[in-house]
Amino acid sequence: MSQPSAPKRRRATGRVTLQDVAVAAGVSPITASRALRGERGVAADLVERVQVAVRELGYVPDPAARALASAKSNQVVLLVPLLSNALFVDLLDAAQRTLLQAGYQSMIGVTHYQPEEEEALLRTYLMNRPAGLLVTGFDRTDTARSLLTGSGVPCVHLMENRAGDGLYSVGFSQEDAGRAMTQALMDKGYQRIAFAAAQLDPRTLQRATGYRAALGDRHDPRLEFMDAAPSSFALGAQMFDRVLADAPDVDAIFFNNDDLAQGALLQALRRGIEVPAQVAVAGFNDLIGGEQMLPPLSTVRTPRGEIGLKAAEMLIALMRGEAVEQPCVDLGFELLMRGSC
Amino acid sequence: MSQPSAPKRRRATGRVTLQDVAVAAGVSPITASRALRGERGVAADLVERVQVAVRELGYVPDPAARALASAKSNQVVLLVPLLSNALFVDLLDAAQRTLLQAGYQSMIGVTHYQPEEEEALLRTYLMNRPAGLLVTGFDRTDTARSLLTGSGVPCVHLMENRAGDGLYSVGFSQEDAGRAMTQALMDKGYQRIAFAAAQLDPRTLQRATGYRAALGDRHDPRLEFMDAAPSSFALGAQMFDRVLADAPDVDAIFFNNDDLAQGALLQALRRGIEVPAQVAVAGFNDLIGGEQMLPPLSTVRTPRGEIGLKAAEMLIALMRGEAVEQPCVDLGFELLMRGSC
DNA sequence: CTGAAAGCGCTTACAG
DNA sequence: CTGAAAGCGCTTACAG
Repeated sequence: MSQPSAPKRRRATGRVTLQDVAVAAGVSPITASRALRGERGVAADLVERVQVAVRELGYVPDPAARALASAKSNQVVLLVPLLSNALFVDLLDAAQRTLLQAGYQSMIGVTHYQPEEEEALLRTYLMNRPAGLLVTGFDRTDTARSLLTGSGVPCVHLMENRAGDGLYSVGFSQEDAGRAMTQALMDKGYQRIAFAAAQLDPRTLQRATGYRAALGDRHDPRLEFMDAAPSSFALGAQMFDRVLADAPDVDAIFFNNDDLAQGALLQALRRGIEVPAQVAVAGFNDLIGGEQMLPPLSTVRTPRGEIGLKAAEMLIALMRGEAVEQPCVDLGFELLMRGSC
Repeated sequence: MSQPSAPKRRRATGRVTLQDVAVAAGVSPITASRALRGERGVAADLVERVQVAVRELGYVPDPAARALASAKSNQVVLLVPLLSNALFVDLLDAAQRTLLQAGYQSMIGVTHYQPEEEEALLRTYLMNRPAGLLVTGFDRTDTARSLLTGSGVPCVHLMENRAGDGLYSVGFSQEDAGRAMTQALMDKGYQRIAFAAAQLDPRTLQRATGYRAALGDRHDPRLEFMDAAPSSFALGAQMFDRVLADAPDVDAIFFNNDDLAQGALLQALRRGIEVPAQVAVAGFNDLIGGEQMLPPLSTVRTPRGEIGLKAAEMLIALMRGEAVEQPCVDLGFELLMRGSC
């Protein structure tokens, strides 16, 4: 015997919809929707009934329908230069975790330090009408900048700070960090301090500015070794050789990233050059492995995990329309003086 | 003087819609939709007119509307255990790039090697009705497995191979790789070969199986050092000490990952233990930095970039409903014998 | 090869 | 505090 009466009408897709939940709970779909989203102003007993219906029916909201109706998705776009720099992995991990807990999904985009690539990614991802945006630094194409502002999507900048109208950022002063390490080397008595950098992204150049500022009159442009190639162990080894060849009188080398410095340390070992006795070495970022080196690498610890967390929190507040009292958060840095200088 | 006749009706959002494009091109919305998606069976001149209209109006399709109407998004979910292992970064980079070129966006999820976390991510991301899925390996909760199959979303498995009904995978034999490196060590005359592993994820255990198989009768369980802690330089150094302390007669140590092996090499340097004269060291994965070590690290090169690329291509074919003749692609591996053994 | 109709599943105003 | 109506922007059958 078949069902005596027609069961309540099902959608063609067979999906359990908000409509079904509403019917089961004995309320209108709008009330069900409001109850579901935790909108206040719904009677407690109705909320209860809706929640029960959701559980019984195994209802799962459809993000696409939600996005279409509300013109807003639950996705957040995270744009970083590289995944192969552990720095950004730590940043992403913290941000993604925080966002997920607040109910946001993250779309990770990798720009490979190419402004054009960032612009293209922005264009692509903005189509989704993301709820929020996390981008690295402030250097981008004008088009990218106007895409950002024109979209009206809340946006927090990572790694650097910049005050300005409607600008939100969580980071630290790359310049101060560059200056502080250079100063620390000077305080230890090093006289001929080289700066060796790869990639030459905006933040690296800011560190270079800090290096110069610390040296002041004693700055010697011949001690700056800038290589636009990507940072790596192998390049660090090469640059170490280059510095010693071109400026045999250096007594310290400040590398703009730990992988370079670690590569240099290995090269010193290979060549039998004593660190820090013959030449001191310092790095930047406190990446994994630095304290395992021989000697342990002195470096600047950068708070990328904290940046990811704090930036995500700030963005969540913005997405919820809450007030953000501190739009420009400086999380500082820390000098880690170990054995290499 | 105002416009003589009512301009064509605009949506409240002010958004340029497919409707607008259709009007401008003088076709129906359906035809515009078909032209846009490159569906064949649309007259060439109409396609042309639609494309012109799209360009002139600056039309951007709405993924949410598309997803709602078609019950399918253009997003692909990529699930990996960790971002801090460079292996997976290479994998993701290749896959993401390939997918993007084909018009798919990727949602990266990190499971931290926790099956429960993978299950939760799957549940969350499946709500989006992704077009495809890329997951790591075959070990997951039963629920996760049925979520996968129940969703009906095309799925390709990464890193391992398994034949089976409707199973797609791109990887290599972890067991064979473990066996091959062990055999290579035996061929070089090493007698007491230890296996030192961290994380103890499924693929690591498969390598252990290969290690045992290669040794056969000569396998000594006391030479297996398994530590469930995450892999790192520091742990590699610790394990190196532990192996030498517990089994002073070992003449070779096969680490399940390069970071462990690199940490061990640094520890050997620190302790003045000669590699490979006193003890040989081998790693796995050929991560960055291995060839910079002293001595350069012997390891197994794993084709993760190729896996990411090939898996993405396979998934793209599946998502397009094309036939995939080879559902189980073994990309092999390569022994890299450098100075450490 | 092209189109009119209906619908995807939700939320936004607007009422009451 | 609750709801009926309309609409978000697209695509899927179904015709012709």
